Amino acid sequence: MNHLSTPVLSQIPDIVVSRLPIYLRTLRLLKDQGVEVTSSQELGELLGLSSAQIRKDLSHFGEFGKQGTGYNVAYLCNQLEKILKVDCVWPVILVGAGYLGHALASYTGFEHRGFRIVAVFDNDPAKIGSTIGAITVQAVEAIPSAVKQHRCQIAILAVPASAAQQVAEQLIEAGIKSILCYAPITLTVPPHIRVEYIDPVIYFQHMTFYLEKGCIEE
Amino acid sequence: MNHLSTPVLSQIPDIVVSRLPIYLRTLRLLKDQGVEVTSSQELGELLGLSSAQIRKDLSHFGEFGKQGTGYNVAYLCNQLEKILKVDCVWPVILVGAGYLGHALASYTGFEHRGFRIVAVFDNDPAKIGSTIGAITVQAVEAIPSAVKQHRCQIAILAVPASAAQQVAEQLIEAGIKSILCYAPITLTVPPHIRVEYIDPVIYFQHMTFYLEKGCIEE
DNA sequence: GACTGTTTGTGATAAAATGATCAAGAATAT
DNA sequence: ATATTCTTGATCATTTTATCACAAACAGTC
Repeated sequence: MNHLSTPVLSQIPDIVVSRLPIYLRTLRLLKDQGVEVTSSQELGELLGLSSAQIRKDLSHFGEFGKQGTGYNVAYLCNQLEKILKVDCVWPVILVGAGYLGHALASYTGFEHRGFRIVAVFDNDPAKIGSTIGAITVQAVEAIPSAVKQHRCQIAILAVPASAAQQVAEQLIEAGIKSILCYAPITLTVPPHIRVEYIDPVIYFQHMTFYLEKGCIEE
Repeated sequence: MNHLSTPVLSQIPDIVVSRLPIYLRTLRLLKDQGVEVTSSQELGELLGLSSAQIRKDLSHFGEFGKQGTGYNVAYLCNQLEKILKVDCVWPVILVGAGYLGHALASYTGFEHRGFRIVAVFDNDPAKIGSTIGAITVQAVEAIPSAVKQHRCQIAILAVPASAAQQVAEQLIEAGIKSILCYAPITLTVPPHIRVEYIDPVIYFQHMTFYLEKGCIEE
């Protein structure tokens, strides 16, 4: 029995990884403002986190700071981009050309943060062939070839909840590895597929727990 | 020194509260499918969580199940809706009438889960006066009166990052208590204001950490 | 009614995350 | 030069969170 047969993919706690994009986003903002050096304390104040947490998170990946001075903003940005593998542009496909799909396909903020929507799909004949910006909406049957052509690993799922599970299975079958799901359901997927969810109602319901009840009716 | 001077708002861990909306969403789905009874194990399998975690989470709020049988789906839905205070409809205002704002204002899935967008605002004169469904876009100056009129505590922020902080301050000034922020920045707000963030790029960058690097270009 | 199958709710335990502390390095002031 | 002030990265302590394991409760069956 070879205890190294499965390479240890990452001992980094997922919760640490989940904070890195937040750090990067704020560092890019500082960089754009012309800030050259920052500290864990300044970052912590901007993000509502403790300085110790930020230092500890970063220490999983190396030593990026200098005692007495802090962190060079541009350098730390670069390092985080490498760690997160966003020092390049990832192709993303989008399924669902409704209002939400349009909003996502038209959003110009993806590219400079490492992502580009390269194809859009829908199953509505009325939408197939129409264009969103420079992209032509294709039939969902064209997903597998597009995934292969662009070597795409990431998909956005912006279809109604009733169709989401089925489309997710098509995506996985086509070779997609990670799905960002806007449908308000929990997908059932194989363990090697990563799914992240965006459902605004989940956030609303989290908020209302802490609010004084104040409703319109019923 | 009166140890009860500040009423203990909630000893419930926030991480427990954050899972309740997920439970509710899945229970509603089961209910719609005609399922009358479920178990912590079934729920756990649907959600990718352990049955013990679900039982323990629920136990913070009462005893909702029956040994040997499990949980009555309709009853547990009802209880969770009460706990989360979504056994009614909350008014929500939306700032930002771009593509995203349109998608949100047109989305029909809010109402039956406890939320209704009652007003939309933008600062673009070209958009003010236009309508989205039954709602007329108003100038941001009208926010305070709308918040008062609807007794609104929740706002969606769907404006560009460059405007988000300033608009957030206007919302708080107007009496908004919780903000769902779609702008890719971290807002600076007083401690009694709750902000939740939705930035798809954060999820993408979380995904790419675990993917094999595969990019279009530098 | 006794027996078998489940499934809950919970105290005990283990694991994980966070926070506090501090030596050492670096910049600045004296 | 020397002292002072910062700030990092590591270690240790504390708190929080998740898991385990099981008695008690219930439904169904013989």
